[in-house]
Amino acid sequence: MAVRLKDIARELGLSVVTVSKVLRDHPDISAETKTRVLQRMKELDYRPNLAARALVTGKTYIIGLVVPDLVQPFFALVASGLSRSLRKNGYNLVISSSEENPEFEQNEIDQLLSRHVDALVVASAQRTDESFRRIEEQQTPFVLVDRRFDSLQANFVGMDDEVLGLLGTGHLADVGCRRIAHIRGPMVSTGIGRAAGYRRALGDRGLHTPEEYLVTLNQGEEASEKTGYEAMRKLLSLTPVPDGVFCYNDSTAMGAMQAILEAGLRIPQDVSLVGCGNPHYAEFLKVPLTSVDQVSEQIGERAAELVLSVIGAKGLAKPKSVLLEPRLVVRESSRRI
Amino acid sequence: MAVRLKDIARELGLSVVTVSKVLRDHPDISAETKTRVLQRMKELDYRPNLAARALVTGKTYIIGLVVPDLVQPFFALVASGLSRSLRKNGYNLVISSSEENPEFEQNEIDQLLSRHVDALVVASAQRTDESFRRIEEQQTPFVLVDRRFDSLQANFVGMDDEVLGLLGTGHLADVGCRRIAHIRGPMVSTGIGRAAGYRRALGDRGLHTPEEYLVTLNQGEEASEKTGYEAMRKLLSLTPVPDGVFCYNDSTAMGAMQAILEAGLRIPQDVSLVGCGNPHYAEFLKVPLTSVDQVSEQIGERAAELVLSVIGAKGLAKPKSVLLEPRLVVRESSRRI
DNA sequence: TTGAAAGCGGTACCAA
DNA sequence: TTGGTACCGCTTTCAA
Repeated sequence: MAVRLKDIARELGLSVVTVSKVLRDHPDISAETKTRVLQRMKELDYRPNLAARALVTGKTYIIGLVVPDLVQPFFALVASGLSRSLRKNGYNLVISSSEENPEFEQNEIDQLLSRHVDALVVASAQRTDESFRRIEEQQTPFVLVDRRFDSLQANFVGMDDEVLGLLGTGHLADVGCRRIAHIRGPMVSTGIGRAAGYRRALGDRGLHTPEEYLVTLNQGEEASEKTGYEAMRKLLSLTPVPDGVFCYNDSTAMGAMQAILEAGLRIPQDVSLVGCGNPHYAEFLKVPLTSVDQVSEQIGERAAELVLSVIGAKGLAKPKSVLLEPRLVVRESSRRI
Repeated sequence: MAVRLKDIARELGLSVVTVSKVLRDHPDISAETKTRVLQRMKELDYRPNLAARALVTGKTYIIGLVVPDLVQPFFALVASGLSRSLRKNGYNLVISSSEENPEFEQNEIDQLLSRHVDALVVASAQRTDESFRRIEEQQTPFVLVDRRFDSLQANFVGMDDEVLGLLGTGHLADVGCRRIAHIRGPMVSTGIGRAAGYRRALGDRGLHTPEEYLVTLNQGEEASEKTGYEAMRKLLSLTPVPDGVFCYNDSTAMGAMQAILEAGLRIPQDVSLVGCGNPHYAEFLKVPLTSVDQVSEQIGERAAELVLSVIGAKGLAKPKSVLLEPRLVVRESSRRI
């Protein structure tokens, strides 16, 4: 079947050790032996068995990534950025999806730990930090992305979600909205932080809105086009109707957009809309969507950097938090003037 | 560090072999020993070292996936479907992106072979089947998805792209378009097949169109919003202007849509538009986009089935081709009546 | 500069 | 039902 070091060694009348040294470019090998071995390796299309190597070195050169949903552009971009950066350093990425289900996530993490991945990168759907405490015990380094836990000092790459909520909501206020609503996300740090930012932006400006302007997802629901649509329908049934809506993400914003237009209202004149994420198709939507850019790909790249530095540092370094700057991209959905 | 079989064995005064047997639910173990071992494993949060197991069994329980671009909804869905189905069977997925670059793809494949993945799933950006002939020599089973090679008998899951082109173009003709253009894709089977379908649909109906109605991407360009936009600009400069455009994928269609609207023309009255892929956001676009659905997630699921059956069959079975049925989803961009 | 021996954490095989 | 031994493919250590 596959060619092994042993095969090459036998053919060339060398020992396995010598061939192994050539493979790893070990210094004390004669130039001649080296070229002979390398040539034969090339001829035979030799590939070292990484599982065997991992067993002895303890390094698998695999990084595990767990995201809630690979189909969302945000997570796809994070995965891409991460994958590209890690590949340059010889690492491969095992990607798993938790489907926003804490139990699935736990299974995936267990599976990855079983693979002895060199590190984990997780955008967690968990409500508590419990599983990460377990990972800590296993000594496997990990980096949280996008979502974090207040109660857990850990490596993190993402944004300050309160700033993000502040930015989106503040923008709506700045363009003249006075009755600003928020379709909030799940009870993870992003959902909580953005809602807090929303509240603070209103508070800072002395804008008082009824409690019903903050629409919460039903238990177990995802922040999707469908739930955004439904949430917006609720908002449209209120009196007075909000004149601006800050949405947890772009999917909910798209659903909201649909509901607003169906109701015969105009965007942005009657209701202005802001999403979060800023997908590449934002400007091709029915009403080009203003969105808070989350520099998704960069999150992946920075996570890769952090992962590599953590793996490199033998001892356990102090957890590092990398906060990237959100950037508002204004489009028609909030261009009131 | 990590708990090993040996540790548990020593603690319980058993041999490693016995503990290993419990782990794999081997029949001839006394109930008592079994519970004792299982309990201790749970307590210690024991996880078998899959690299070690792989070394002796020759099975890594890893499947490699290589796609041109994980951010495209089509490939993200394929990856999701594949991942979900494989996970149920205890497999993990290593996902790599080739960025539509044949050379990168080759590197990724080499890397994955080095990991001794149990099988490969590839949506290839290659122009020739050469690398797959090399994989065949390595005895690693593989399944092509989306794109294939005429010259290579191989496992494949995807669609008959000529039918797909026929469907999209035929639909435009059916709604009354007479001057139908095509923005074609790259020189891989999907691009070639869809263009062939386009030609055949026109031929079948005796519709003759100038050669310039078939717009080709420049060398090395990707089928993106940008190139779709540029291609459409070219088409708009022709006399007469086409009254229907069948696009290679949804990204090019979105770019084309932008160009048409900017030119002050109406969709679908002046120019009708059909894309391929049918992303979830199709109905939220400026003009809801008619698109040929590629049942992306199903492609992933079927690929998983095929992979599992190929791995299961010890001998090398005859390559199997699974062709899924494209389905036209009509929306406003082609609703002429 | 080269290689013999030991071992990484499991599993397979066969004997006790 | 249990366990001793060999071994998977590679690296590490140390001696020749």
